[in-house]
Amino acid sequence: MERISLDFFARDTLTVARELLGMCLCRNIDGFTLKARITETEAYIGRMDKACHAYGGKRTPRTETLFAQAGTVYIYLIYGMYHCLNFVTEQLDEPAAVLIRGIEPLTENDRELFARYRFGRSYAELSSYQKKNFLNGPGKICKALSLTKEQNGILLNGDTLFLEPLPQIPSEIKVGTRIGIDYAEEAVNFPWRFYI
DNA sequence: TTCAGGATGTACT
DNA sequence: GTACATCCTGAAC
Repeated sequence: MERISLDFFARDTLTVARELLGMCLCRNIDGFTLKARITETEAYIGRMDKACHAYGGKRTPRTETLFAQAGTVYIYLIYGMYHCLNFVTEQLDEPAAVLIRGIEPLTENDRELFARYRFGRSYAELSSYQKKNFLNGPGKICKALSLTKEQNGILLNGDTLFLEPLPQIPSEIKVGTRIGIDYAEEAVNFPWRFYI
């Protein structure tokens, strides 16, 4: 299967956020390749977005990754215990990224592996609540993919984490406002959340 | 099914 | 010291 190249990310962030929907996210670890379809994304664009960590071009040790080349992985710790996975977009030195908020396993085998990494148990042993809310949040995704800030700064053209196209294009893309950014004033209402 | 509250560590003021 | 691109639990309905 062909891989998505870094060029894909060196474009308008909203376009990338939309086109990521339905793509296959692949993670190599422990001799396995975990695969999942991307179902929910959010765009963060530093130039005009108060919800973005690098709003107004703010450079700090943490936000430095957002200024890196397109296709760089940006992972940060949130609320002291969860990690969030982002893909850097736009040109070098233009701070912007797409947050991955939702995925779903491609196969039953993937589903089983995700359950192991996230809960340390088999999928069949999960509660109905856990099954219903399996991978619908950024913190859950990083746990299930065994990603931490150790992977911050890696590129999506390597073997650790990469993307593959899927044969079918999503039939309907829904749009909404982003989650968990109530502090961001006017940016609260930007329709920069995409899901299928 | 919804809701409030707490866990937890780091970046930044 | 404060805030945070979250998630889980337990109680009330």
